[in-house]
Amino acid sequence: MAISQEISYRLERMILDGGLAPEQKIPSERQLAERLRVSRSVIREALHELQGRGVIETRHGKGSFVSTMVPGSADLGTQGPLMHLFEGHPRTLYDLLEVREQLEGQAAFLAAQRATSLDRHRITKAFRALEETDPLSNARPDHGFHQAIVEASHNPILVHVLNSLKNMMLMTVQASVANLNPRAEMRKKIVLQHRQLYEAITSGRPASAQKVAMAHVRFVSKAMRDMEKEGSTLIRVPVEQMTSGDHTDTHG
Amino acid sequence: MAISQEISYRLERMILDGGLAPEQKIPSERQLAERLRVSRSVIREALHELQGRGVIETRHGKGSFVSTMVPGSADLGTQGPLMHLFEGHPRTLYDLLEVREQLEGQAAFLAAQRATSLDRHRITKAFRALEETDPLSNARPDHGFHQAIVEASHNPILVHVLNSLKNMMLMTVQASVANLNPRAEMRKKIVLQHRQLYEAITSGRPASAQKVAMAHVRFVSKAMRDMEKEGSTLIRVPVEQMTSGDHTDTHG
DNA sequence: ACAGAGCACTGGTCAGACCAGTTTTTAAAT
DNA sequence: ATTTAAAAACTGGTCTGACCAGTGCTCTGT
Repeated sequence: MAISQEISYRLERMILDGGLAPEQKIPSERQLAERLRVSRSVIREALHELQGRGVIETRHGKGSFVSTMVPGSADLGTQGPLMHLFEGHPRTLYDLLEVREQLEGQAAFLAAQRATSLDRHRITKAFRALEETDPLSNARPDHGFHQAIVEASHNPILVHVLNSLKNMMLMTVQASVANLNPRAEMRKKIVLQHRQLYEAITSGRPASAQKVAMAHVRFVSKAMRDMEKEGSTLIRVPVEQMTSGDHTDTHG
Repeated sequence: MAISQEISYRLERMILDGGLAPEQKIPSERQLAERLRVSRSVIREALHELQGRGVIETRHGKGSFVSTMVPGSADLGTQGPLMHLFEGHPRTLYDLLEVREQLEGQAAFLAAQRATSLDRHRITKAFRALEETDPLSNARPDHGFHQAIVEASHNPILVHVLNSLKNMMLMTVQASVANLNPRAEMRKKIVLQHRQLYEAITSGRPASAQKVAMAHVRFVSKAMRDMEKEGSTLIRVPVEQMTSGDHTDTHG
């Protein structure tokens, strides 16, 4: 294989495997050439390859930077010509939730139907973590719980699409429990919904699980609508948190 | 903009706009450099960019060739790190259809609920075209009908996701009516399903529309399963037909 | 007719120069 | 000392011309 390709793969791994974060600057071409003991040409060719894949962006006189859109997690959602939809259209968020409602429902349905004992164990673990965590801290446990359910559906396409949708959501606003939990009654309801969902799935009641999951998303969506009506500002999410969902092939 | 990028775009257009077909050889780097009056460096950089995008493949000592898999229409579904799921896993096709069943159902539901008179007109037009077309020709009318319905949902996210899924499907197999129609009884059922779907939507019965749409996808999926069981080979789709679904923002 | 050497392609890499934006540093002017 | 403008030191972009490394053709000697 050509050196330029080896280097492009090497750089891509370095970027994706956590070394470099989005918007971060990559060493200059001359530096890379010297460090990797190759001519500047092959560095430039490798970088152009990454550019073609959308991994980096290059600005004349400034340098090369990791794209905010990191493929691997992204591909379907967070990049590309669709993103323009969001600019100035908060309504899109609810379109997003509308689709999510359907798919989370399906995921719950399939999970209740297909979950193996290992899946059940994972879901249980995530659920326990969810109950024992201070809700005011962050949204991670909530995320883990839903993720475990989705993966238990054993449908990689579904996993992938939902990950994309979630990333798209995170891209616009921090719309998770972090915003909702502070309100006591609301938190109570959400906890109840989670418990119902958990029980429906672990006891193998697909229809019930689907119903609960859909109701949950609809509830969250409505809550966000209400908050927005009251004038509460939805907090923008920091970029680092977007690099989460990469478990597309966990079940592969 | 850099010359190398202009050239990469130029070459990509030449390739996609019909000039060059898959597996066809591209002029040598030295030839391109001479013809386009630039140095070989920029040609090489442009080619590496196309390589990164998956438009071409390069073989040492032989030359550069147009990839059989052409993106451009692709951007989100058909390319990228998800595609590895398909290699050797026809099962993924049914995962795909499983998700589609859900989303087509939702699209039909929302279309029945939200379709404007213009939407209804479009759907009607597409439906007429569908009925009057020789089913053995190609799958375009069928595609148009479903597309019109999806767009009538007035949910751009839904439109986008379904387009991606459809592209991913086309990427693996020609799984449309082209394969199914030749069988008389099957075609009859499909026509009936289409009519039911059409009537449910235009007469504003969301629940019914959803049910019919989901049954339709499930039917197609099952038909494909049966065909596969019988040993019928699913025909690979020619690349040109993949450049269809780009109507993401028709309603924008 | 055949085998093999040579040649004429192809892409891959290298070196060094220069151009063109960007940022930092430096030096001059206030 | 502060401000401002020139200059230097970065960044990526392009060019040139050379050489290496695979591939395939052609021509030659047997």
